[in-house]
Amino acid sequence: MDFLFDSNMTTEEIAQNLLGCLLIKVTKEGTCSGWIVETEAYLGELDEAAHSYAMKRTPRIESMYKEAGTIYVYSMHAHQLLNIVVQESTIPHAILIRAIEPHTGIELMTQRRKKEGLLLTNGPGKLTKAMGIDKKDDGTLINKESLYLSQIERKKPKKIDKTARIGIPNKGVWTDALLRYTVSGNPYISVKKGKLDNGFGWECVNNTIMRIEETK
DNA sequence: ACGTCGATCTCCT
DNA sequence: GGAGATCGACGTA
Repeated sequence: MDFLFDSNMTTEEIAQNLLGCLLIKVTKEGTCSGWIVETEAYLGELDEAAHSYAMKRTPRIESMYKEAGTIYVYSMHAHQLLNIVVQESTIPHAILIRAIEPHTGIELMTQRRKKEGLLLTNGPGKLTKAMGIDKKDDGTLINKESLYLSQIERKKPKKIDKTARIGIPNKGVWTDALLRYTVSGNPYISVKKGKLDNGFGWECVNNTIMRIEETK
């Protein structure tokens, strides 16, 4: 967790550092986990695409004005989206977790999603449904309740791609800003371009049998 | 009280 | 690749 509280790191650096961290959710149905493969940075006060743009403050976005490590979950189009607040409470920056590569609890995720393979977690609304993350997690602290981030079992991306964020039209320079970070070649990335990597884009693939299931 | 609008997903062609 | 689903939060009245 210290990486989130390192005040020397920018939000962009933290967003890249989260790639390869293991995200874990514990529920009474069981535990699910997966490696983060896609993140987006939202830079509060200056960023027109952020909910907290111009320090706007409403009950929905209160969590963005809490300490680093606070979970911010909000709903849109009947989906839940997971963010992690990463700076002190006066700086409303958050990182959207957009995709994970499943690790454990795959059977439970399959039940919840009623889908298989890449479709389990290759999108921000999909991964929250698969892992059982919802509004009850909003405002809670990471590693304190039922949602955890582990660096112990982490993987390291061979290469990180930087692209424009998804679904941000008409926001001037913020539409094109390279604030989306993906593990290059990982098949669970939500909007893919470029070719897939046989090792899922990780540096060391130890004993893990990789199989890319084509779906579309 | 009501109209608008998404940091999306699914199904269909 | 595109339309429709869908729903809560927010702004305006």
